[in-house]
Amino acid sequence: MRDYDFTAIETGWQKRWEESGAFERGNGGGGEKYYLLEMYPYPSGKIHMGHVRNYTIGDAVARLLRMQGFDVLYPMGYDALGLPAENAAIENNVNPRDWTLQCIAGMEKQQRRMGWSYDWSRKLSTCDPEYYRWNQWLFLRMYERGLAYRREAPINWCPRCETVLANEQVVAGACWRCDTKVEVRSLEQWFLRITQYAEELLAGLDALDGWPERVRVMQKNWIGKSRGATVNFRLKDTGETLPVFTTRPDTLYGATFMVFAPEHPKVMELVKGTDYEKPVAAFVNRVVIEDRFLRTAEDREKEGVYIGRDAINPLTGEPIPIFTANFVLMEYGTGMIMAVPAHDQRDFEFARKYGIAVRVVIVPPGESLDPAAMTRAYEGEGTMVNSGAFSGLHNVEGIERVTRCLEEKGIGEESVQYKLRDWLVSRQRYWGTIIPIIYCDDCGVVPVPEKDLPVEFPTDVEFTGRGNPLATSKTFAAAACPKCGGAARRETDTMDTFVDSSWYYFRFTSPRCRALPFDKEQARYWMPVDQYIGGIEHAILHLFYSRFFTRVMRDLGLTEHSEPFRKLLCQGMVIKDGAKMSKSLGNIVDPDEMIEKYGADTCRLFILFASPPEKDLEWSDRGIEGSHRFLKRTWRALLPLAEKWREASPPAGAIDLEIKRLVHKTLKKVTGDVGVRMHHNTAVSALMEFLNAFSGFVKEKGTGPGALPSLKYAADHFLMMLSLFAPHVSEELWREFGNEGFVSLQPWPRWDEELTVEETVEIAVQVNGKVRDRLRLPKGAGEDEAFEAALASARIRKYTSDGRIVNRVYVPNRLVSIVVG
RNA sequence: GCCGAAGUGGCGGAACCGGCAGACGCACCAGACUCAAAAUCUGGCGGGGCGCAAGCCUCGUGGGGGUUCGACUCCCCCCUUCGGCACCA
Repeated sequence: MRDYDFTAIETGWQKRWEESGAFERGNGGGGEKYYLLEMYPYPSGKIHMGHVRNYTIGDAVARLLRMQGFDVLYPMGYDALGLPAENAAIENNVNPRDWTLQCIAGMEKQQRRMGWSYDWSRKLSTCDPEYYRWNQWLFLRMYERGLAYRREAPINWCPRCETVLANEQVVAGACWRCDTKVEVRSLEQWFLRITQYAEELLAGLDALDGWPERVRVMQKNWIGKSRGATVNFRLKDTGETLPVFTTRPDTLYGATFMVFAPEHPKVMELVKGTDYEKPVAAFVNRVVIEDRFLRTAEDREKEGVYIGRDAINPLTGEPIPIFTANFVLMEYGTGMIMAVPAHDQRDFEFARKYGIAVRVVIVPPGESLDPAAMTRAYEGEGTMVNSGAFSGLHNVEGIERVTRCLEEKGIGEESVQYKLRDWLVSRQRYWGTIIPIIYCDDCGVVPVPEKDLPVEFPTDVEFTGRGNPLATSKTFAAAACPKCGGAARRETDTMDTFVDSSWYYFRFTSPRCRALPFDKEQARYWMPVDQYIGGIEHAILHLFYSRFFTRVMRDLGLTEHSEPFRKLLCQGMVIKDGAKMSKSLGNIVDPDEMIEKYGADTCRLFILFASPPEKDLEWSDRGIEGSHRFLKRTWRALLPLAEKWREASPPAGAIDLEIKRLVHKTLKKVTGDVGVRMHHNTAVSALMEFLNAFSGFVKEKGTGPGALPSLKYAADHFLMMLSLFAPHVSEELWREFGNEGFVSLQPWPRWDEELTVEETVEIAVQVNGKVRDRLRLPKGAGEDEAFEAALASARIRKYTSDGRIVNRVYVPNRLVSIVVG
């Protein structure tokens, strides 16, 4: 018997698949469409175990769907623009484009070595001008509609990357990519008006029942919707309106001071020329330059100063002092707040520190509160007191009533606030999509005409590691104004690369479309993505931007879909020795080495078997050997049978019932586990059980002519199922049995429900909740029959003889439960 | 602090709708084969107890309570771990 030479087998079948275009769309049969997608990789040059896991999970599903007759779209591409290419350019003095293309080539080769069944004919790279042309096109459409706009704003600046970051890309005060502490600067930048879609993005989450709950919650928190009211306070001396946002209008009678954010322009305006100007300016200047992450930490001590002016509480008519303090944020609400120390912990701490009155306006039902004795704010529900006509109301009703009263008096209105901010997309970088804008001294901001797209990368640039390389080009910046023809200059900022990934899944539906970003008909057919698979790290960033882009494209008339991803699976990390694989920990397992040592089939099998997809997977060198052993056992069990089968040219014979049951039971398990539950680990274990049972059968019945048809039947079905996980060895053995065509493209057999249940079933017999005996009864035995059998058992009689039976329960084919009193 | 997920043998995990806890695999132990080792094959493998043995009893799914004939599964309280958000008025 020849050895299991996995390297030869795998390269052979990869070649045959490729030459025949086996997995290009159209070979799946004319069934219902299914768009299966994994998050495309950044082409770093080498795949890692995280990729292996992500893509193997998807591939098993793609293979099943294809065999089941679905019209499957399963593409692969590269998120090819981005900082690492530029850093490589700086370090190795190469062009980012050359470096990236080389990385893509290397990565694709590895992906093919894994035997993933992508439709490679649809491959795309976002660094292709025919791709990023459409980033620019979409940007211009958004500009026309006011969805892309430019403004000066305090922005997050990463000093290491020397670029601006979006709020979503600042993680715990540091750059999401390089972990450098982020600074705040004020710059003219391009934004996308994602806030315009805040309400829709929030409402849409409810319908995404195919998404993990935690992702929906994260997005919900990120949008951060608060309902409340805008209340117009007035400046005591001038009557000027000072609007504040509050979620607790019911506490308005307890507002004993106001606080402005230090950045608020009103602060310096109001103190100008007064005794307070100097101390307030000193405070503001100190706080404003403070590290923003530190300043906004919850445990930061609250401090502030009185600015020498008072406001009028619109309901009590009383004057209250105005402060500026570090805990109020300029960018949320109106940048100023009403402070209710009795019922807000932050306000309470501040009031105690500065000796401001604490006025109780809500008390717990049936209790009272003494402001002097309070040690913290009472933030719970209760009865309104000291609140004029509202006293005695429950505060939840009070929210409603006070708001209505404000509206009637014209001093406030119901309103909603979001934490979500517009998406800052400008990056001072080279290897990103150039923002297609020209600045003319006479005409101002002028979009690049559509006929001049794409704006491509200049090549006469220097990569020094400092500042934007685009700005070093001698030829790039100079441009004729598209409007007046006069001398003008180009925008040198590029787009955040998350723009690229916000719509690439649409492009896959028609990757060579020339007229538009994608063909509308193709998108109508394929979208939405039925199953999306990727890491949880994109829970907000990529997945949120994609939902935004899909809606923008809908409003541009490009698609009728609003949600891009129907179902989402977030697979867990691959860890080793309890930690994420990383260079610094030295616990990286290289997929190439594993393929070398065990073959792609073994890697695939192990990574699916070791853990269910959504859990973290602990890499085990012993574990992968176990999976390898299973494939070797498969090989040794089936290859000699295949030879016998070919030599014997056996007669068609009846299939053994026991074998049939085994096949159908396993079919049901594998089909459900991979296709519905996506718990590949239990599907693999079902195949292991199958092989164990199969070997037992061979041992018992032998391999004579009478047994061969049954064994062939079992082997064929086994190989079809195994091909989802270990496709190469399955193809090889399939051919050894003399079968035609690819096992990977066989129609998936249906199971017969009748055959998945044994003829006789084991029924547990419980007495007072404890299992005391097991009976073998015919399938579907009736209640009376079961009890008769149970009570006939000596073991059961032992318990029933000295008591009377007070209750009995029967679960057909499962158990009998007897309660003895 | 708020929100979310999870906690089962030495380990990864299984038990899908409230019905036999520990499938499958790893590790380990014993045996077969071998001069020997590796590989391979066979058997055993949650804890405690009784029995020469077949077997039997008992405890056991983070802890405590509850519902139920019956709970890893449902409800209440608590603990631990991981993830997200975090002065958002």
